[in-house]
Amino acid sequence: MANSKLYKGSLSTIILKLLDEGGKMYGYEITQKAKQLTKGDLKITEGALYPALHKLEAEGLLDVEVAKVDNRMRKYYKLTEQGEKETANRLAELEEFIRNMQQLVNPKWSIS
Amino acid sequence: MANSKLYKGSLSTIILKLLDEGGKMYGYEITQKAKQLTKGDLKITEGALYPALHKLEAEGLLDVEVAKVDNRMRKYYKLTEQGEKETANRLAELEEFIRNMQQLVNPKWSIS
DNA sequence: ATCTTATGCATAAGAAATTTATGTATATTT
DNA sequence: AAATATACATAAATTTCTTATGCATAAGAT
Repeated sequence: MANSKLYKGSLSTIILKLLDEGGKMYGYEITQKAKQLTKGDLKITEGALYPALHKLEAEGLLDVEVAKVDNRMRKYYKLTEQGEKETANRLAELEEFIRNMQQLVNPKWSIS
Repeated sequence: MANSKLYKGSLSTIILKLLDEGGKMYGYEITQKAKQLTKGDLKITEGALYPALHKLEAEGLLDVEVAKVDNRMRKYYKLTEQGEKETANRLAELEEFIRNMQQLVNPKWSIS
């Protein structure tokens, strides 16, 4: 993924959120959208992406639909009903996580 | 650590920042401070904490000083000069990470 | 024409970080 | 007296990701 290790553990949440927003996306598209949104900071590698997508599908959170565009294969993923519920949970956790990390960076304590 | 996997990869940065703020802390104290700052959300486990501290020490980012309080051992850690520099770098990365994740949660794109 | 880059999927070996389990020891609370 | 809190530590197993490799077509550069 990115040069920094901070993104570890957040990949599946990122994928879910992108699909929640984008409706229906294929793997390569997800990597490009992530790169774009983070101004090149987040480079999702294929070795991380595809196993993650397969796992989410196996967990019943994603549905897949194969298509052929310009003679090249694409696998479009979209959230299942269960996937939408899980995404809501994950986003709540993510927002809490962000609040916590911000509290850490910008603390109201000192020594105490 | 926490129930959510999001904190994965950010432990060493968290430790560095806590020491940057707290000046001198021992392991158990770090876990309590982290728990307090996140309202119980972030439970740093011992199996994660102590190896992380040893690694940071081995990397020259932390100095250790052993003390005995109430007949119990404490190992106080503090940032080395190099540790302070590294902390500044890590915090810059962390803030960029937070910005990126926020951009993800609260996107200005839709479909596009 | 040929080479490189981009698009698009996939998997496997290895590394890294963490969880879970276990161990030792003292102090405090119930 | 037993349970919880304090305080350290390590090892096995798991999870997650990186790096390496593989196949295939399209587009751009030399």
